[in-house]
Formats: sequence, C-alpha cells, structure tokens
Amino acid sequence: MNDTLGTQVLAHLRTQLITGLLAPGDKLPLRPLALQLGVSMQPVRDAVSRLVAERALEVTPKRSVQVPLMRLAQFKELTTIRLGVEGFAAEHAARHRGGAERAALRRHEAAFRRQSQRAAPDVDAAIVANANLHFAIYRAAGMPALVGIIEGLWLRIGPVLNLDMRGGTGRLASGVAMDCHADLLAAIERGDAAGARDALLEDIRNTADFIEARGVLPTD
Amino acid sequence: MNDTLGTQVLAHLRTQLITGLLAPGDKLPLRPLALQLGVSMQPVRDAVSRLVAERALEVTPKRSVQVPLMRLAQFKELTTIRLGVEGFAAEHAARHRGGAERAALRRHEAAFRRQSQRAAPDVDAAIVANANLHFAIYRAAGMPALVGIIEGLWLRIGPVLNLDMRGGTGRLASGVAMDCHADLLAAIERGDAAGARDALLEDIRNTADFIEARGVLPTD
DNA sequence: TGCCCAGATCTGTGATCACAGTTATCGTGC
DNA sequence: GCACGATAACTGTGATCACAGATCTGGGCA
Repeated sequence: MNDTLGTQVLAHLRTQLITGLLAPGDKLPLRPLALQLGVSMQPVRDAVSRLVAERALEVTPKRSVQVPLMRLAQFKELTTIRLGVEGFAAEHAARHRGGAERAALRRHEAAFRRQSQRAAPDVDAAIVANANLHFAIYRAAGMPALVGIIEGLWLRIGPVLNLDMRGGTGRLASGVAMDCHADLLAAIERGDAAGARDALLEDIRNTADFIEARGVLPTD
Repeated sequence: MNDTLGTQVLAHLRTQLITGLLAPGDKLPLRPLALQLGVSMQPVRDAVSRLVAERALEVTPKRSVQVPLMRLAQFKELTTIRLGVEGFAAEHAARHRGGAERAALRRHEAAFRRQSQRAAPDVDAAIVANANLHFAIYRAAGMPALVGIIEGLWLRIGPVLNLDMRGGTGRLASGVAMDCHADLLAAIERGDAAGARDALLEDIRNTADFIEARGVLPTD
C-alpha cells in the first residue's frame, strides 16, 4: 500500500513544504496540480486531504486550498512546542548515544558544515543536510511516533523557516547553526541528555529569533 | 468548510475511537460505513484517509481498513511520548493557573469524581469526564497546536485505554485516578508547574501500568 | 466425510461527471 | 476613459462507475 498514487503525491507535496519550495499563501488548486503530476484528481484530493488534516495545508472558506499564512503568534507557539517536543527527543537520543544513527549523524553534520563554510553555499543542500541531521537525531530517540509528530511540526513551520533561508539572508554564513550542531553531536555522543537538549534548544531559539527579528510575519 | 459531510464523518469516527467504542482490530469497510451513515463513499474515504494519515486507522496490505493493533512496545512508546508531551502541556497550564478553563476544570473534575464514587459507575460518563478534564488542562496551556498533537496521541491510544475501562475491570473504583486529578488541579490553581507535571505523570503512569499488568497486549 | 478449487462477492483505488459557489473577465452603458 | 454587471471559467465537494486483487462460499471430487 505504499505505492498508491495518492501516497506518491503526498510525498511530493511534503517535500515541497518542508524545503520551503511552497511558500505561505501559495494556492494549490486540485485540477491543475493533478494535470501537472500526470494523475487524476482523486489521488491529489487524497494527498491534500491528509495534509489539511495535519494543518500543513488549509482550505479557505472561499473554496481554495493554500499553504496557511502564519502569524507571529502562531510562529511563537509552534516554536515553543518545538522546544518542548524536539528537546524531549534530543534527551532520549543522547541516552542511547545516537544508537544506530551515530554514523549518519556525523555524516549529515559534516555535510551541513561544508555548505556553511563555503563562500557561496548551496542553500538547497544546506536545508536538506540540516533536516537530515535533525531527523537522524529524532530517529535516534527510538520512538517512531515521536518522529511523526515532529514531522508534522516541520511541515507547518518549514515553509516559513526555509523560505527565509532560501531568500539568502546570509544567516547560514554566520556559522551559529554550525556551532550548535557541533555541541549537539558532542553531547549526544557522550550520553549527556541535558547537554543535548540545551544545544538543540539553542539551535531552535537562534533560528526563531532570527526569523522574528526580520519582522516579515504579520502580527494579527 | 466545517460542515462538509467528510468532516462530519471524521468527527463521528474520532469520537468512536477516543471513547473506545472501536477496538483494535475492528474493520471499517468504506461501503457499509457509508451506507450506515447515509452518505456516499466519498466523504467516508475522505474521513478515513485523514485518520490513516494520523495513524489512528491503518490500511492493511490486504486491502482493508482497520483500527491498528497495538503491541506492548508501541503502547510503551506512546506512553513515554505522552509523559513528555502532556507533562509539558500541564506545566504551561499551571503557569497560567488554568486561565479561562479554570471553572471548566473544576466542573469536569467533579463529574469524574462523582462517577468514581458511585457504587455502579457509569463508565461512559467517566470516560467522557476524564477526557474533558484532561483536554481542558491542555487547552489551558494556550497552545492550540499542542492540543492537536495530544488529540492525535489519544486517538491512537484511546481504543486500548478505554476499551479496557469499558471492560469493567474495577480500576475506576480504586480511586487512584481521582486522587491524581485532585493533586493536579490543586497544583494548577496555585501555579505550581512542576507539581502539575508530576501529578499528571503519575496519572498517566498509573493507567499505563494497570493496562500493562493485565497482559492483554501482544508482545511481538 | 474431508479437501480443494472455481466462481461470486467484497475490498480499496482511480477516474469521471454533476453541482453549487466563487472569481475573473470582458463587453456594455455612461 | 471608467464603472458596473452579466457571463464564462474555475473552485472544492459529492456521487457513481470501472477495475484489480483479496476473501469468502459452495459444490464437486477423492
């Protein structure tokens, strides 16, 4: 049941949302989307319906599907939840010292660092490496259901975070994220749950502060 | 957009899942379900599709929709996540001292206590009162998205928890849940975040221990 | 009496049509 | 040239049909 058309469309849309290729406010009309993906309307309806259930998309009262606009208050709320939930996951990952994901952690961390240190970073590669690193940590917590919850959070906040990074505001080059990741990995590998949690919280807070400071999110 | 047929079917199924009227392994064939609810297959497909996305239902490789069976390991995992996420919510609820939900909290707590103290408790009423109390607390945290996440957790663990309680194993009469609720409310009303968290964790742990001790969950 | 295989029936998935409501467009009147 | 209204195109929702595969059911054979 993994290879239904609806599931494929779902995966496609999830990727576009998480990597910020779809921006808040973007419309996703079913028929053109179906045409573009070469399937009928039904699989698209199925996929969109699921994403609406996760609040990753919304259908407006005026009969149109779009990526939800995010107000500042909602952004702060999601960030607070991320601090709680992802911090919790980092703790558990550290208790297992990264488990089976240890090698992958180092690999993704290196990939992200490589892009950060380049004069002209490949933003797409950095976004993917960052997501890979984070989710390798969350998987290391050994709780698949928790990973699913966090995916839901990223699906909602991804369009905001990565659209911004895609805008090329130079945050990548500052290297703060890079340093957080180093601390995070070190804490996990020495089994320091509280340390891992704190390092991750700093990473999330830094990113959130940066977005909020830009002032592009509507306040009401 | 709240009054589409699909949304109504979704609400119906959610209630049945959370209150344990649907048990793990129960089949939900689309056509008979549509017939029973007096709608066409399409709204049912929509609702089921959403619940599958939340892993509250699953479609087996053999082409049939059912309430997922839960292994002991998955139950423990979900319980661990509940401890983290719902404990986090309780902390924040206490920081607001219950906020606008304060009156509702007392009301639901009283309703649950009333059923617990009766010689022949109304199990349905107790289940509803318990859910109402818990979710009033989570709403008091002031983070709607967090409430949504917890709803997703209850949707998955509800069939196990409440099916058991519905079996009438006498746990209600022991009064442990009642005591936890009293501690929880007291902590919230005095703004004691750590105390509220601990009281809620005890409530969740007690329930989980009781289920696990019954040994009805398959281990592999 | 017990077993096995074929046909009927049921399953979810995909496609398509009808419909009511919204939005956009274009032509008309001033 | 500009405002306004009618119409055409587009939106998601609901219903229905076709289809491939799984499951159940009987009947025939050993």
